[in-house]
Amino acid sequence: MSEPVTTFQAPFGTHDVLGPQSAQWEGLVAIFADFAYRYGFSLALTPLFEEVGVFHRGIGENSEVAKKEMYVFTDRGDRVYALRPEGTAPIVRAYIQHQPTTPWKAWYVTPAFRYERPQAGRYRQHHQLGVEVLGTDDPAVDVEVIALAWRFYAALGMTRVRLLLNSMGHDECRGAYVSVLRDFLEANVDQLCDEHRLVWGENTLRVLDCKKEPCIAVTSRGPMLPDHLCDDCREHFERVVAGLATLGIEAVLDPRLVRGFDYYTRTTFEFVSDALEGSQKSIGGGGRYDKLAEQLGGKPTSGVGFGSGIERLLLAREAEDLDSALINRTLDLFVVDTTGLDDATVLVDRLRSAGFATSRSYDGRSMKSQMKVADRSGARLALLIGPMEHGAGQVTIRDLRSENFEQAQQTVALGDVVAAVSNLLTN
RNA sequence: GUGGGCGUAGCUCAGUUGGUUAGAGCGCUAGGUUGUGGUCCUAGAGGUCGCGGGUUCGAUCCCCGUCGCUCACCCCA
Repeated sequence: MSEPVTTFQAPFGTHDVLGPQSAQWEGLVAIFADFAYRYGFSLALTPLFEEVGVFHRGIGENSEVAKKEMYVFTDRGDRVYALRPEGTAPIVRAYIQHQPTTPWKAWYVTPAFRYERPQAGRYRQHHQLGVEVLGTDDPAVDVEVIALAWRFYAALGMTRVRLLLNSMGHDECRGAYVSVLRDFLEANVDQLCDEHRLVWGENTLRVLDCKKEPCIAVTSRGPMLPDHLCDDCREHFERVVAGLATLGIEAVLDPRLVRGFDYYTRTTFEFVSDALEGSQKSIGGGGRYDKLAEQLGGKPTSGVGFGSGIERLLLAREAEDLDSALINRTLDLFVVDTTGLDDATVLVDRLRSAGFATSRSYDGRSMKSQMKVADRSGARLALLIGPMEHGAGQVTIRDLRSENFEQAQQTVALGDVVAAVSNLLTN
């Protein structure tokens, strides 16, 4: 008697991406890689896990993510690591470690791990692509980073994307604002929503982000951060706003925009898709983080970047009924061989070397069954080798996508196959 | 962390007010057409009805538990 064999499935909150959906991922990443290249970024690959301090000191001890959403583990050497919950802190860690010449412009595509309850558009492992620029606080860079994202979304065909823009100021002007806001909230505490009436003091800025009526009513007549920026921060923000306007990029100034990580200074922004609902709406975001390098033990270094969720982007495209393929992964050729000899092996090798996407059947099945597989493969042409072709040194080429399949085939000499199929495929 | 919903074939789902061998469509395999796919016809394979316990003469169905999935809130991508 044997135990029943247990089966496995992907861990809770994770998902497998298989064909044909995986082709959309391939296309999305390829398009983004091309954008990053055109904007002067180079790919940065950093480990999936880092010492936990990289994230604690980076994204802030008080953020939801750092407090209770990280996958933390201890390795056999008693080192405490965390699976990356986001992409920016590791890039800054790598910057500090390697001191590349500035401005350093890096792009990435990576999984991100957060221990949350999964739901539509939210996973314990999701995937992000993004860029970071280290070593300059020129507002032109803020504009460039936002422009890259904006143009990228447009290239994906998305039309219902809005850009929300705000400035958090630097430490001092934000600190001054927070105490003004704190005084204001304290004076109106009994009018806040049930939750924030109790916790408004813990993370004061979060109250601005509250979606409930009572809080909105209170904060909408309270002080707003952009009105409390110092001269330098205000000028920086104005130049970002002006730069975007010059490029024709429509930004919605949103003084309530408060992002989830503590490292942001000055420019913060978020992209929302109005094709999506609720918490899934946010398809990307980012901002400036001029203090982060110091917090991670490096020299003071300005930085700005953005990240976007791949799953959310594909959801948003779907919600906008954008069904176009982001990359062509259609097979050109399918070789059918009923001789059971090596003809197919030799032929597919030659066709692939000649640049054609080529598949074939295996297991020596019947002509009928091999043709069925050829059809399902999506290939445009089938190349048939039977005893007749084998003996005559020929190949029969059949057009699988032709309407009048009676006349859709021809037989050519083995030596003419490459020329013949390339002729047929370009028509 | 909080609160809903759902687990029957590979997929999408019927079903039994508790009763013998549990169904359909699609998909898959083979045949009709012994060298030809996409239409059509026929046949076949495939299920511990999530798992465990309880009630019962009898449970896929009722009850309890458990696991899994899913959706929403919170927060985020």
